[in-house]
Amino acid sequence: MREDRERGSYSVGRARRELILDVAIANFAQLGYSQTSMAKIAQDAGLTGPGLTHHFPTKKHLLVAVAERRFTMLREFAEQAPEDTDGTGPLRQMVWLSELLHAQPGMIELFVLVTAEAADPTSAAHDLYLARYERVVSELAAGFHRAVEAGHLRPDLDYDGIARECIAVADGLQLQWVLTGGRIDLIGLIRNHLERLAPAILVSGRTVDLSGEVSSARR
Amino acid sequence: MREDRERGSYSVGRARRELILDVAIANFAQLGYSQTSMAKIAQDAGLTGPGLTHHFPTKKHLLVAVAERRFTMLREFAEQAPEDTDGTGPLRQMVWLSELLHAQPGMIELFVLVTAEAADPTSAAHDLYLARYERVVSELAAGFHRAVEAGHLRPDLDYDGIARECIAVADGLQLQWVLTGGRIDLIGLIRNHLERLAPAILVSGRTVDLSGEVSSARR
DNA sequence: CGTGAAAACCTAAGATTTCAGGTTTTCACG
DNA sequence: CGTGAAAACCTGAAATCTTAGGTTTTCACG
Repeated sequence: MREDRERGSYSVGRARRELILDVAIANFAQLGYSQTSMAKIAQDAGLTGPGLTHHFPTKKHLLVAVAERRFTMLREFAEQAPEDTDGTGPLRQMVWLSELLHAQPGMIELFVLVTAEAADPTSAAHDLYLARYERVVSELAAGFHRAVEAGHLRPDLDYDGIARECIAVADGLQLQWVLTGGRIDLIGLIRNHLERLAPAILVSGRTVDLSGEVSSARR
Repeated sequence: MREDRERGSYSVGRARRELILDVAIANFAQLGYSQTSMAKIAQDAGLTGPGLTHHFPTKKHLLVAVAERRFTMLREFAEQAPEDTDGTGPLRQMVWLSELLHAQPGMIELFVLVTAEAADPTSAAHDLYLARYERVVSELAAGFHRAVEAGHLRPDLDYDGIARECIAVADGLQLQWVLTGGRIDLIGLIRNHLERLAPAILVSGRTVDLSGEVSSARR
């Protein structure tokens, strides 16, 4: 007779999960993922090991949740990005985002780990991560298409593929950045890629300055 | 002098390690890395769990060793690549290698895992993997420099950075290829990147056909 | 306010990786 | 051939992640 009320969680639990994520982020940052034990996180969050697994069934789930939160932060930052005044914004926005990532070391290492986790198709993170990835690709591609309609970019190109290439460059260089301990010029290399990409996709006569303002061809 | 006997190991041990790697590769391919237990591998290789750890101290060490073997195979294949007749070979060779990777699914997933492992600076795999990475970068860059001296490529560019970009594209797209379950045209996208890259680095008047033979500008 | 179903959390225990010894096997050298 | 030092391998157990099940707490609803 009782209606199936669907209560997802209690406020106590929600608060606890937030606390757990805080604690986990701190521990991962200090000791690294594999060196941090579930028991330690649980203790710091004021509960037992299995108590922790009630909220995050496995250590990998916790890792993904931490990355989720980071990713959300990143998105919120991204929405404050400089406005796209002329349709060539996607390129400059990428530079802007890479600078943001660069300012938060440890974050990249985290993403490398979840990426490896998500690469397993049976993983719980796989679907979520894939969806997120495809969304970024399509949003970037949509930005390119707007630029096409604004007359800035050539209309005869595969912008979905180009978006994938841009993201691949960012990911791949971030990896090298982690491996080399930050010894490569991540932002500079991303910028170089985009500066080589630009003439190939811009309609003839237009240029884009990725380090500052956008300009049309002088006349 | 005695034969090719490594110091610090007996023939029994060497044979056993080879067997372990065979067994591990088979198991990883079938069940995935995390779903495969050390005990299972040990049993298949005819010894106990701790017996296995004598040869490979941790599961990650085993993972890295498996990747090592794969990597060596890849290199041997790469050395059979089509000859670089005119200095623009590095680009075509990249396409060739990507096709090879494409033909061996499961391999990419393996590399994603070791990459994540190597991203940890305290990992035993880190130094080894970094060295290998830098070597690939410098070899690719060396190929570009030869092409410069042959008069095919412009001399005023940062070919070390360009090499890193090429490798980043390959890595990043491979990642997307794994995530999407092979639903993207990996080889096509790599080819597109190189075809856009080519006009930016070739001396004016030259072209390169990445799907076939190289040609000079018509005159 | 009670009430009860779901969430939150715990104790106990299974499973797996890894370590700490000791024992057996290999094989270069006298 | 022995022989002994190092490698190969094992038994036992610690540390950790995870599951199974039961107990307490929350809180929408009558």
